[in-house]
Amino acid sequence: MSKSTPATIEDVARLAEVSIATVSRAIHTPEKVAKETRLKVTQAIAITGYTTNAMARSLRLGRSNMILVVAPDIGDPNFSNILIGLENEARAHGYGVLIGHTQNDPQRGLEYLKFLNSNQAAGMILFTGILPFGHQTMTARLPPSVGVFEPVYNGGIPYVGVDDAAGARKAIDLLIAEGHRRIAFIGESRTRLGHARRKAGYEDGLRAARLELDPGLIMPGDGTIESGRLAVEQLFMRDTLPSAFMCVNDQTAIGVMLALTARGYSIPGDFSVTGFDDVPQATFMNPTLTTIRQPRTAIGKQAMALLFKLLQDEKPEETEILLAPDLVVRNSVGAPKGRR
Amino acid sequence: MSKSTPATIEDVARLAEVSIATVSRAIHTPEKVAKETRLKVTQAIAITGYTTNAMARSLRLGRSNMILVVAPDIGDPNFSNILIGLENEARAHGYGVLIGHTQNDPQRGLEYLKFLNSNQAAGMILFTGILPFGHQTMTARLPPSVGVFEPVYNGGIPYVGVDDAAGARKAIDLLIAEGHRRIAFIGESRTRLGHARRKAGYEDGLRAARLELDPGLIMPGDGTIESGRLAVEQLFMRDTLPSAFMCVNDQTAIGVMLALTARGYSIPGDFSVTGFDDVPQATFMNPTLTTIRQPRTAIGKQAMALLFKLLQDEKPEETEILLAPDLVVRNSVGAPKGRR
DNA sequence: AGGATTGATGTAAAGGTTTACATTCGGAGT
DNA sequence: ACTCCGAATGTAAACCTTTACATCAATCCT
Repeated sequence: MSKSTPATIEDVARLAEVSIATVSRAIHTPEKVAKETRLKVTQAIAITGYTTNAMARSLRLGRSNMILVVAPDIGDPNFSNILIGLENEARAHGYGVLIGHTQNDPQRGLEYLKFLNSNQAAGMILFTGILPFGHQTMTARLPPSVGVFEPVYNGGIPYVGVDDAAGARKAIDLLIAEGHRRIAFIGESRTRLGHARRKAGYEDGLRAARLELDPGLIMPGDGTIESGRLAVEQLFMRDTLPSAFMCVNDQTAIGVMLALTARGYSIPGDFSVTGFDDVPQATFMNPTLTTIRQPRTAIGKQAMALLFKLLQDEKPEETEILLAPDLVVRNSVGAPKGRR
Repeated sequence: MSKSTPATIEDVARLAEVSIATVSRAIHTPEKVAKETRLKVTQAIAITGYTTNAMARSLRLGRSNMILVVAPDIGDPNFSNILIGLENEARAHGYGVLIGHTQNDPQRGLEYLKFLNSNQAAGMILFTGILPFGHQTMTARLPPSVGVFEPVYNGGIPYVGVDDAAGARKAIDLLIAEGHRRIAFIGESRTRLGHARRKAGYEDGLRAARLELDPGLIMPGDGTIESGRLAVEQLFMRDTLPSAFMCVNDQTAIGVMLALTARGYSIPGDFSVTGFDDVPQATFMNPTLTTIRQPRTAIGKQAMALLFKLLQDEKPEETEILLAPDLVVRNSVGAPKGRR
């Protein structure tokens, strides 16, 4: 049991007095090898401490048993729970998960493209709305891939995520039910498809209630705390204010709440606020944030399950799996001021 | 430029009308190949879109150009910034970084051990205070490794992190300077070495000021928000209260602040609170949290630099690199109540 | 009893690289 | 003119697996 060099299949074969082919078979197709031989091999493996060299295995097989999860920002509060769902499902299939962090840097994306090209990963989960490989994206040979959390723009990659429009609809319906008539939408985005869908849900809700759709109440934003803050400042520079802020995500909502509190307003006394995602922080705000919960681990689980379907060459019936979002009522929503 | 199969070195060789050895040399030791040959090869590479198969390369070389970063919880707010430091430095050396997420599950740790054993990573960064390989930890053949953020218990692994004792000392000194005499320490831990050092800094500070060290003011905790909350509840059940809460980390401090606010107390009017780490959330609390800043990207950078020293067989002079922490004064600390 | 079938095992190739060693060739030194 | 040297390139082995094919012995069928 020398520690200097890992035991190879040959060491095991020698010790068990069989050929390397038999060892390999004993591991992968045990029913094809005689019971006593199998036993000898098992013992030899235990003694040598052999573990198969995944590198050689993958080289031979032309595919590995790792799945690459590519994320632009692993600090995203949504990421870790989705990842857990991904990992658990991958594990159930005997696969491992590795995380690639791109920081939105195409150079970095390219490194992972290389990683994929040399078969170091059998498949890919994309945590980003855009293929992160810069201009090489067009010509890239990609392994089976599934987008998650954010629909992927380029290249018909199937997607698993929450039903953004339905979730947004739940938020807007709540605000309308509370009596709000002027409701701002904070965080409009042209580039993020998921956020666009949330805005569509907002508009649908207004239309369904026959409320005016005031473009002056729609503020752009990139989903950061800072963008939420900024939107509030800009709205206050205008003459007409909303009574409620429906935010494209929780981060934005946090920014909005901070800005409102900083100006001395009370929530939900003066203004109501809703978020989207239900990040852990939503519980720790003051007041706690009413928001839409993403079924994060479920998303991860289903995305990985879909990826394995793709790996087995099954063309998936649907290209998009949308999971139902839940409304989480906390303390940031109340009746509008005049209506008290 | 068929997309079906990645180009191999042989494709390049054929196109450039040289042998595969020459291609390999043109890539790795260009000075050993004639200028015109080099040109032909470069062009052939461009035409075929060849990228070297890292799998085969690593198999041959017995080492890869990937570094594995093992973390029990990638949701830790400290993680992402340290990771950025790690990644940038790795990149400067031509290495890539992969993240392994163990969820504190030894089974999962074992998967990464396999990964390491088959040379899929040249080195390892540990984001955890303990080797995550369960009982196999003892016999594990490990590649060069460096601990980060939390000193590693088992097996003399070098460590790069903040100077916990010095940081804690800055916090306690601030509280004492403000006039506090009864200062609780929230989050005592026997198992987490870094946290133990923070407590040591707390004790040193008290001693230096010739203040009584009341064991009743030291509360255990595991560094979670919940543990901070709990500690406050327990302290309130006793008769004597502190005027300030020095918390082992920001998460704990957040829990403490939530519990105090829930009971209707004002911070820092009724009680002062300090944290440790300076996580992003510290800015968004109400009041904003006075804390000790970890130089996170610097830690990552230095840890990776140290790892590369190890990879080059240089025995590192020191086994522990401690970086200086900074006190970040915000609004959660004031004079004690009686002293107003 | 003889041929066919089955089950267990072994042999060897293949996967894409790197590199020690061998080969070739031109030119310098005598 | 011959030897020797160095530069440039080629040949082939090695890294560790998996697996198609070959081999062999034992069992079955008629």
